[in-house]
Amino acid sequence: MMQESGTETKSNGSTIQNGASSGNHLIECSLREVRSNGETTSVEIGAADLAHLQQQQQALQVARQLLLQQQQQQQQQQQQQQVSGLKSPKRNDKQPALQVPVSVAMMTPQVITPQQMQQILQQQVLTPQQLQVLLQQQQALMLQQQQLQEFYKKQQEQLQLQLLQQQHAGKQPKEPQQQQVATQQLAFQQQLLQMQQLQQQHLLSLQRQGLLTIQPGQPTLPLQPLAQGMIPTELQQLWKEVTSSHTAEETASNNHSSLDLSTTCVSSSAPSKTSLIINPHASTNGQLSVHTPKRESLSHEEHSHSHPLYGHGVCKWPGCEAVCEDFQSFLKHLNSEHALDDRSTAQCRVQMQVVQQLELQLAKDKERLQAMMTHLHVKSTEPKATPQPLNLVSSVTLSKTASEASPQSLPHTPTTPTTPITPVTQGPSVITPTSMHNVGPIRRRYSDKYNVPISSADIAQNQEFYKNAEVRPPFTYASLIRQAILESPEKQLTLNEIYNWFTRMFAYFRRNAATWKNAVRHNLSLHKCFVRVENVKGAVWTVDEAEFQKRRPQKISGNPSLIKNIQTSHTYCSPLNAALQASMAENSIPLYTTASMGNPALGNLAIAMKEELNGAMEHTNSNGSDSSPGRSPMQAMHPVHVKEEPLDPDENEGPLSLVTTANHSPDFDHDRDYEDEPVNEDIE
DNA sequence: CTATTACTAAACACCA
DNA sequence: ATGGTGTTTAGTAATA
Repeated sequence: MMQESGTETKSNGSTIQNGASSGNHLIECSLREVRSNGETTSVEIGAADLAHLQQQQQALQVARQLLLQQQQQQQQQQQQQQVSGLKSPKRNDKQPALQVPVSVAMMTPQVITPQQMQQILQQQVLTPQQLQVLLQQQQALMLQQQQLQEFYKKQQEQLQLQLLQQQHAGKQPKEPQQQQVATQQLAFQQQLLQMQQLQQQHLLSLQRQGLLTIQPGQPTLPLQPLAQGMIPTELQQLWKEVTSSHTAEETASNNHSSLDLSTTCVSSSAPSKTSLIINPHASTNGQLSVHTPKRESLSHEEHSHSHPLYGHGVCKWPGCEAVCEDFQSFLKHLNSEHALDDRSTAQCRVQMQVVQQLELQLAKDKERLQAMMTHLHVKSTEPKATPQPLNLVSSVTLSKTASEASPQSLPHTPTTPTTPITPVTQGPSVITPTSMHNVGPIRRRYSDKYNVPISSADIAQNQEFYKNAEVRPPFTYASLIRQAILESPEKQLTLNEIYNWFTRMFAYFRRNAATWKNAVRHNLSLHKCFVRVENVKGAVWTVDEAEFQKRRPQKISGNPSLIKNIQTSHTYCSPLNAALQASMAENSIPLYTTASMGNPALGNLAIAMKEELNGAMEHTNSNGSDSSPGRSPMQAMHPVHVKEEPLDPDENEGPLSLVTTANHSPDFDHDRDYEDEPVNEDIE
């Protein structure tokens, strides 16, 4: 385990550096992944100890093999067609991904949506790398599917051509050929269906393995903070940036195979597909609607006038509004102006964020409604209110179903020192409202991931989530206590204030008070880093940062994956790369997502998170900066940021902002929506 | 296998 | 006497 992750770090190290220099290592990875047909997969997954991940990989391998077979068959069909003298789409094997035209707009690849990815992450089952791999696999699948669909579409056209020819040329004995094509198409349709099923199975298996806990009617709640800070003007600004930075970024990444597959969004080369990938169905239901490729492909032309990117004679590509006389010219325009390039993908990504934000907004409002209804006891009288428990706030409604699942849902019993009600935070250590029904009372007290940075990222992102959901925060008590103290204006708190912070920040600590309060006291006494200071009004607790840093390295040495990501993100500096990184994070690494969205509320916990990362950094970087007392390693890294981040101050929403601002930007804390806590000063 | 760390539980002391 | 606070010990689990 340790050794594995160690090698992983090293092997990734080179990748990081590549990425740092070229800014495209993800692309390269993706391509490599696609080309080598999975051979690199095992390398990519460092923590292959997760059994289900391996299963997942196997499933994907199988799926890809099947897809390859299908591709071969497809090529045979092409060859047959060529023999028959028809003009056929030209594709070659070597670069399947690069040849995908952009015009197929009506398809719904069954990719894991970013939301689902987020959920997976929040369950802390997968490391970002593993997710990356999954993503890449998904992309490979999707690309292949795309090609198949494309080919299928062309076949359709050819068939029509043939028919036309026959009609014009009279009844010529071409029927055998036509039949052949027809049967080919039939077979092809079946293949497509198979593929759809495969991907669905893939998703199902994900769900089965607990990697995905999305269930119908369950919006992906934990995403809430994701785009909270996103206001329309910001979005517009983003657009501007994305558009303007186009030329700059072109030079950066065009040379490299111009195929950026680092995100699910991007991988859908056709711009209009973005909306499909993040289609509300997929994200809110978790049950990806299976659109039969047949219908979509067949009806492509017919449905052309309802093209989501075309309306009123205007291209509705965000920020475009080019006038297109008819649909044909629109298609031309689409293919020429919005082809697969960095700009389009970036725009795609922004659009994705927009949609996400809207979805989140919707989810929030729903949640609000739910809370209101719950508050008004609508729940008891109107069972319809409960079927959509959007948040754990409504976990009351779970008590019935979850009674067998988790003692956590028991009423507040602080005085009864019964078995520590450790919630189901373990296996999938973040519980989504739904998963709570499923997961049994895993009594393992500490998950192996208990202190893993990934959780830290998670917590930062899902601060709101932890506030409402009774999910055990993946921090040590010491970290949390320190966090609470550092957040206070005077950097000192009484024990009671610490208690209050805990309960305010984490729903989890609103119950089992006896247990965790004891633990808090225990930690305060035990750790030298907590210093008791006699005060006028009693004793307060402070943090001896030096002592705290001393004991950090031990904590999270386990997970270098995030470190890699952090470092990677540090090295990106161009706006586009920042955007790419952000959106990549969006799909696979929640940490930066939140930051990139500039959610002002994550400041405080971000600090804790940062500290966790610090520990990791310090530990892994054996060169490790003699972390001077009171200074976190992250601070030592600051110059790097400053140097490499030539972005304007507003660029705080960039992927780096979390790290950058966590400790040093008072502004960051000002906007927090914490009710009773006075706005605290910056640290140190 | 050992050492370390974190967590839980609990006993105990002190004090207002 | 009681509850809050603080200290300490013991046992368990995970990890390096």
